[in-house]
Amino acid sequence: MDAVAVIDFETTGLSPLRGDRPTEIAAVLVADGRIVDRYQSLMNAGLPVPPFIERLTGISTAMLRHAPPVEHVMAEVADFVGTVPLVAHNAVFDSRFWDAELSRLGRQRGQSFVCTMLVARRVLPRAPSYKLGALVASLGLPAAEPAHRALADAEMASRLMLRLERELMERFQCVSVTHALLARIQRMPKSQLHAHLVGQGPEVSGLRGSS
DNA sequence: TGCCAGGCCCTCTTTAGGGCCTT
Repeated sequence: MDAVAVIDFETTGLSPLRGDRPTEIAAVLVADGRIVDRYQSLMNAGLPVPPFIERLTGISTAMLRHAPPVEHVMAEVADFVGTVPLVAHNAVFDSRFWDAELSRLGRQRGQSFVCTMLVARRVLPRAPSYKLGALVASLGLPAAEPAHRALADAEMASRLMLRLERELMERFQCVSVTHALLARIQRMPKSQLHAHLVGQGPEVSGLRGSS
């Protein structure tokens, strides 16, 4: 697969529309089946960290006091990933924060997101859970520590993405796995993906039946 | 004080409701 950037936000809450802001971001560049570069930074948006979030992530208001401003970090990480396609676990969450923070900078995202959770739901339909940590554990992938910190979660999501890529190539006999193919799979009805497994259904670029 | 987002996906569905997943 061509290079992609797997990103993960820690934030003060669930919704930028309700005033929540990022507290930390990590971006992991993946190329040729391995991590080739990393970016990680705490960031200070001038908001206190709610107690629940501090317990979850270990990121406290005091830790953010001397962190660089959110505007500086977001500009830096946006330059770090450039135009490389983006990946995240439950990407609808990260894409909302990414777009909201770039908008504050007068910038706009030019690349698409792939969601490892949506792809996993299709490629691994019998997984007991689609939480990032649970998927990594059930697949026997090495966990990154500490969980619920941006870099560890981004690295685990990148390992999950590479495992999904392997599943598509080996079990689904996928000729080549591209970001564009993952973007199509994550929108594909589960029944359609299964149809390809038994050599039926319409043509999908990059996939061939395994009858 | 009580409540709070939103897209996806399943089902006892589709004129809906509720769980999952992210922090």
